[in-house]
Amino acid sequence: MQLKSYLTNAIIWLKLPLLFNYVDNAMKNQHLPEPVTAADRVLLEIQRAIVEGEIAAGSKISEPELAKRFDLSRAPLREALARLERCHLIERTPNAGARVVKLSVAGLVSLYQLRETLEGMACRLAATQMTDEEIAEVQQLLDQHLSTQRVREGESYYQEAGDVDFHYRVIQGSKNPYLINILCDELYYLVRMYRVQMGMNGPRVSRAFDEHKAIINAIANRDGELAELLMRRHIGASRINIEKHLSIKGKDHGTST
Amino acid sequence: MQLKSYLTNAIIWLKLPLLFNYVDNAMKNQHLPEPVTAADRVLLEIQRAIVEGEIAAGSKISEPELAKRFDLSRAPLREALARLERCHLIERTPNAGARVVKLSVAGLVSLYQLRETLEGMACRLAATQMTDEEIAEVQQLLDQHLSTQRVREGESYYQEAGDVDFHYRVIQGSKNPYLINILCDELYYLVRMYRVQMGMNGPRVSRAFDEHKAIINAIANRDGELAELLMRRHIGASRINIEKHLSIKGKDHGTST
DNA sequence: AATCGCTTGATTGTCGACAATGCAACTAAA
DNA sequence: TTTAGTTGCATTGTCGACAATCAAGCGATT
Repeated sequence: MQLKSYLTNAIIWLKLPLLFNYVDNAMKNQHLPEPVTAADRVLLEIQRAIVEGEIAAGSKISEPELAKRFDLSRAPLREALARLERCHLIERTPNAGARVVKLSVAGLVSLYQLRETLEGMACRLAATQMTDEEIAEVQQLLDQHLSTQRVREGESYYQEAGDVDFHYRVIQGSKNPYLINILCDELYYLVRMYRVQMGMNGPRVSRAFDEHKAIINAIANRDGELAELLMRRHIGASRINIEKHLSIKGKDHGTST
Repeated sequence: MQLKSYLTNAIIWLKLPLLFNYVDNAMKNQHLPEPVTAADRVLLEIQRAIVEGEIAAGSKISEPELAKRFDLSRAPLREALARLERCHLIERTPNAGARVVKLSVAGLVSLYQLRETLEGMACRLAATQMTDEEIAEVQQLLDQHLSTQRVREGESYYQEAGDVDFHYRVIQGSKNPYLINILCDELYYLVRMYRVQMGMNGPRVSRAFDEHKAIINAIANRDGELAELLMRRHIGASRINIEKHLSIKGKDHGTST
């Protein structure tokens, strides 16, 4: 059991350079001034471990075990667990402990329903709230992502980073702090968990770029309604894509329901 | 200072019977199986204190002081603070402590923008997801609320309780766990804080009942689009109502910005 | 043989004390 | 008088140990 864990570790570490690149990117751009306290650091570690599947979905979380593993007390660890619960990566029941969330078709549908609505709203607001500079920056970023993606075909992490970055910018552009908090802090880690564990990299890459460009163009034209519609469609397509993979993999090793 | 606190306490205690009624009602109907651990209990206490204004908006939270006041250690208190941050009642900065959130026009607008979108979505989903029994129950509840409200004119807590109850039922009717979590656990305490501290009880009471009835009727007719539209309008009207009070009170004792 | 109750083990919840960090007042120099 | 530096204090972050609660295994009883 411990041995198996080490094996999983080894596999994960091979992926780490790419991961770090992604995390660095995220940290640089996004509002993560965090790694100042020990709880913050271990939070990032465990978040990554859960999203990557290093800590299996549905498995029980043992506080003493994790404390030993990261070599710190249970106090900051519990702080980290509280935040993990906040972004729906674990579920706690009083006096019974915490479990990593299970992936399911129903959960995916619920999550993406919400994303459609919320990111649609973000687009609508962004169309009136973003400055011309911010919009130009996003357009420039899209081209940049496209070129790096062409250089490194098949590197799904780059696509992932680019996609997250685009959505992040638009959400920030809404200038609504509560909306930003929900999407960037509470929902996105779970979204990434579905995408990473379902191995998303497929043929949607180039299509996604086109859709991104159409959305930012609508925002640039200050057409909020169109931007909202396009974003909802974009996320809907993404959901169907993942749903296909999930229903297949679900039959393989019972991660569904 | 301590004396003033006692005075405030005395005033608050006078309101408590009504409060308990409200809380009981909420606990009975809503998913609050909580008060099992000490942290849960103190969480409810502090939540109430903040929403009621017993702990002033914008004031600093001292962990040792609160620990002494509620006669428990800092460990469960920090757990409670973590959850308070989750529902946006306090804001924490690392190594600097927590402050109670400030009420502002900008914050109100952002919050109600989000409510419009999310509760609109809830209505749309509820129109297809609620069972006939659930719908009938809500309709029955509305009449019940109306009669108790007529008996006790001016008792704002009853109106508050009835309003919260109605919205709660519709949100639950969406059957989307993430949506339910955001609205009922993360946003509603802040919404109540705005309403309570702005002293909302005015002439909107009877109009609100009519609007509620129209919404549930649309849901009963399985007309999701109409239900969504009516709910958005309903919340928008409520926002304007509070906004008026807030801008007035804001000028009086500077709670704005 | 099956079920109920008890006991044991482990896990979570809570506590008090220590360490580290940040804030503020005070001093001294320009 | 103002500003920079320093010192002291208060608050937060972290730690290890204890208490309460839950789960499971064993034994006794019907």
